[in-house]
Amino acid sequence: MEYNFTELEKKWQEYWEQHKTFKTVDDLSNPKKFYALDMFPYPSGSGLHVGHPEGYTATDIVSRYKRMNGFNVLHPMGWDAFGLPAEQYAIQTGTHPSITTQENCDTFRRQIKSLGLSYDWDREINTTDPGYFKWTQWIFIRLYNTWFDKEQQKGRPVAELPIPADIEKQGKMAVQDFIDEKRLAYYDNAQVWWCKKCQIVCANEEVLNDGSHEKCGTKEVERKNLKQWMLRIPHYAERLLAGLDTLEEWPESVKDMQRNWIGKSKGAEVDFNVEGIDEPLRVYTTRPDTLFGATYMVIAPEHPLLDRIVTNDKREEVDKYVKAASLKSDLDRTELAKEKTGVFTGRYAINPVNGEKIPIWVADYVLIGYGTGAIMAVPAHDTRDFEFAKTFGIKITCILDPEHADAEVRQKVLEGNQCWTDDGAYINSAGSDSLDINGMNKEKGIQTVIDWLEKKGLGTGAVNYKLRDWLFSRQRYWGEPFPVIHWEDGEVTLVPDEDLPVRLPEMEKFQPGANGESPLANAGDWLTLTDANGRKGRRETNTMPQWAGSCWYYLRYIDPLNDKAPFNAQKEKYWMPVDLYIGGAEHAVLHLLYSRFWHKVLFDLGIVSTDEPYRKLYNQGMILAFAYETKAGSKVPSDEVGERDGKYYHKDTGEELQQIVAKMSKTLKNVVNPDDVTVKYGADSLRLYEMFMGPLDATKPWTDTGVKGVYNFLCRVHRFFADPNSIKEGEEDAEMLKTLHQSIKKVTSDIENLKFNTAISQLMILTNLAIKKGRVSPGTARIFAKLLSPFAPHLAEELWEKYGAQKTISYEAWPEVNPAFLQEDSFEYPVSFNGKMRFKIEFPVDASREEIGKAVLAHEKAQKWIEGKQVKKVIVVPNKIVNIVVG
RNA sequence: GCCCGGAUGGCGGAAUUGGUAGACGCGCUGGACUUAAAAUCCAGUAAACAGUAAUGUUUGUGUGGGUUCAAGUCCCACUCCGGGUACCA
Repeated sequence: MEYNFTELEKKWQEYWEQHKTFKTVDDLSNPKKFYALDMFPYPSGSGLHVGHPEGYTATDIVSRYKRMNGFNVLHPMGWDAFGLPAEQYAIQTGTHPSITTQENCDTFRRQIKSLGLSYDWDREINTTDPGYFKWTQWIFIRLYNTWFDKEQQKGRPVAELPIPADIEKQGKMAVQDFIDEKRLAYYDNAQVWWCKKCQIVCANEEVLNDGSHEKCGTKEVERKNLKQWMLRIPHYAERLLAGLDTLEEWPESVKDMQRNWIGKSKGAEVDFNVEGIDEPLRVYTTRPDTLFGATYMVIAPEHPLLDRIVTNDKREEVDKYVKAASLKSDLDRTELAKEKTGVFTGRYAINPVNGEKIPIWVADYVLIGYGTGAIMAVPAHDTRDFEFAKTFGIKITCILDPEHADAEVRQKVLEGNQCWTDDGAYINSAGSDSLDINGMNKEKGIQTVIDWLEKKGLGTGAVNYKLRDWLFSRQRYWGEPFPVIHWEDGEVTLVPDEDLPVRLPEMEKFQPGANGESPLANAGDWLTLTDANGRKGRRETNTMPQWAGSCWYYLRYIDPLNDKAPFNAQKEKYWMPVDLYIGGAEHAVLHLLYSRFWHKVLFDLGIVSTDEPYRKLYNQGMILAFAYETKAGSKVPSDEVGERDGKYYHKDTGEELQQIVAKMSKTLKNVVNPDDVTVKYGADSLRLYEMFMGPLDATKPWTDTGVKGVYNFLCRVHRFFADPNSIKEGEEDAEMLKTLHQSIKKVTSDIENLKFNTAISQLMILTNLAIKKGRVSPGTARIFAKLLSPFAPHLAEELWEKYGAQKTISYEAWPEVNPAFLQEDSFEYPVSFNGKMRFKIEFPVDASREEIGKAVLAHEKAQKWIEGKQVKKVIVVPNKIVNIVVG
């Protein structure tokens, strides 16, 4: 009797499909619910990768386990199907993106179904479906119509926005402008990244550090000014930060990354008077305590006051510098970070704490987009300022004595020859005007100076965030259209809810429009419209970025076919929050931050019932593959590599190669296709192997022999547990009962903790013992089948059927541990001398410490270690260890 | 530079949270079955030394220190690898 996985898996997949085994019923009366969510994939043309099934199998195991524990489980799958590749393909071939998308989704669905994942396919969603993006547009309208009330720290409808009397007085336009400035979504000129190759605007975060576009890899990325939709996510910075503290079941690393991304800093804004100009220059600093060490100021080249600050004799030089800076991207600026550049403006400011005259420079190491776009420079205590001052020979005044640093360093710092950013005691920090922080430490100094500034009206405590407004539009065809109309008189209106969705026009050519316009700019009929009064309007031609659809998809699964609302409120209240969310760490910041932001807005508007969408988050690790390289470090494609005696060599040259671990890639020819694995070993083996490789969150290399190992295990399981000759009535012995119940205990807790690798090893131990015993009782076999079922569901169903069941194992009660079988009456104590284990002696579990100590010392084996020495101490830890200290 | 995470046999990885290091799997070695091979089954497998052998001794969780009766686990310093971020004042 062979383990014919092909037939067996087909049989059960058909059974599940026919019986709708995993259809989720909205039984809102069951208090036990579990929402297990996978990060839905972008259905690319290359099909499923072995990385996909890793997370999917993990949530599937938990889903199956929860069902068997009486939970009402929501476990859905869908497609994040808007995106560039389909559009690029359309530009090249003329094939409509919807056709490509459809085909890719079909491939993905087929592949995913072949893995035996227990999704409720009736809830499948697709972000490109008008029935779906109708509600994405609907949410956009909500964002547009919401403002953030700082006092209440809450988003509220713009209808509730109080309009100041002086604005009201200025008329309707002023009121409109005032409201527009408060909306969470707004339309404005924005300097954006423009990828020449993709002909697309990219968000800041899509441009990598090396200046390349993350999607296409070219470095042809430049700045461009375009009218763009932006979302005011920084308004929610504080809420997004505070929310992180409530997410106890998120990895700390992800929370840290989000905190860093939001980048909150506390400090002060300080006004510096400028000689000969009536307007003060305001700076933001996190170190107001170092004001006494400020020996110059720097303003960004784009600073609005620059023009007035520059003196005539310096104008030419400054203009030249500003122009050069404007041609540089932010990236060039940072790339040249090693060498700081800048020009003296010719004018001086007055340091408010000591009245000193300090020069104002313009330099591009100060960014217009952060803080006030101007800084006070304290070269003695800020590394960037130090470098700049050194380069241009500006005065460096040490005001913080590094008391506890070593003498040499301290001396250099005091002389202004080294920068010191840590704590110390202030020196030279007393002004004529009642401010004296000499001798204080950093923390106290900062507070004292802020208090003084506020009292004097020279500045205030201030908070800044790195988080910027979210550029929310793309010049693309294959994305959600904005429900927006621009009228010829300049008014912007949103399409009313009842007219949603705004569909994409049918088009034949998908080339971008001129000057960075979306292809939609060429969509004749669709583009223009006329209102009842004959006013002409033009639809928004930008589309939403790919993030949009994934910001709220978890909500749509709750009620995917609803055409009256994005979802039913009762159902939302029942299913939310998501109990387990598994996906790649690459989404640690952007997707998860964006979707938390949307969720919080929806929460503030009363549309969803929870403040945070995802209760437990887990990142699966990446699956890598072995690759080979020469001593010189050049990579060799896997098909050119031979193996001999555990060593690797180049088939052609014979050169010995080193095995390394690398990402799967076409060039290295080490890509593993899940379909091939399924054909060769079956879906259960693929699932099992991916879970057995190592901890779920670790990055680990794929090995074919590893798959074979778990395949062999399943063969053994099948050979033994599917054979009626090995399942016979009769008592189990104590060893079997103990292992069985240990297995129930371990598999249960391991699933709860997502430690699938050790759960599987326990199933192997149990199987090995059963085979050794030669027979098990039907009861034991049934428990085994249940324990196996979340991991290898096809085989488990098959066994279950063989054991006489009429229906699926999926809803059978999960086995319970009987602690009686785990209890031992004796424990074999490891006995160590001076911490080294020497031998073992068995004692009853309830033996007293004294008893054990005495017996051990009297034991013949102990004599060898005691002989000629003095017993100094006897440590007995009940049911753990005995340690005897001799000397 | 800064913030996280990691380092355990030939390999992937276990280790009840301070208590027998190396579970389970791969690989390898030997044996059984076979005309033979594959498959399967059984046994062995951290290293070094001693012994015909059972066995014994020593060393051993990236490096160096420390705490402790006892450290893979805790503390300090460092090395290397991976991820994030980077003129954010």
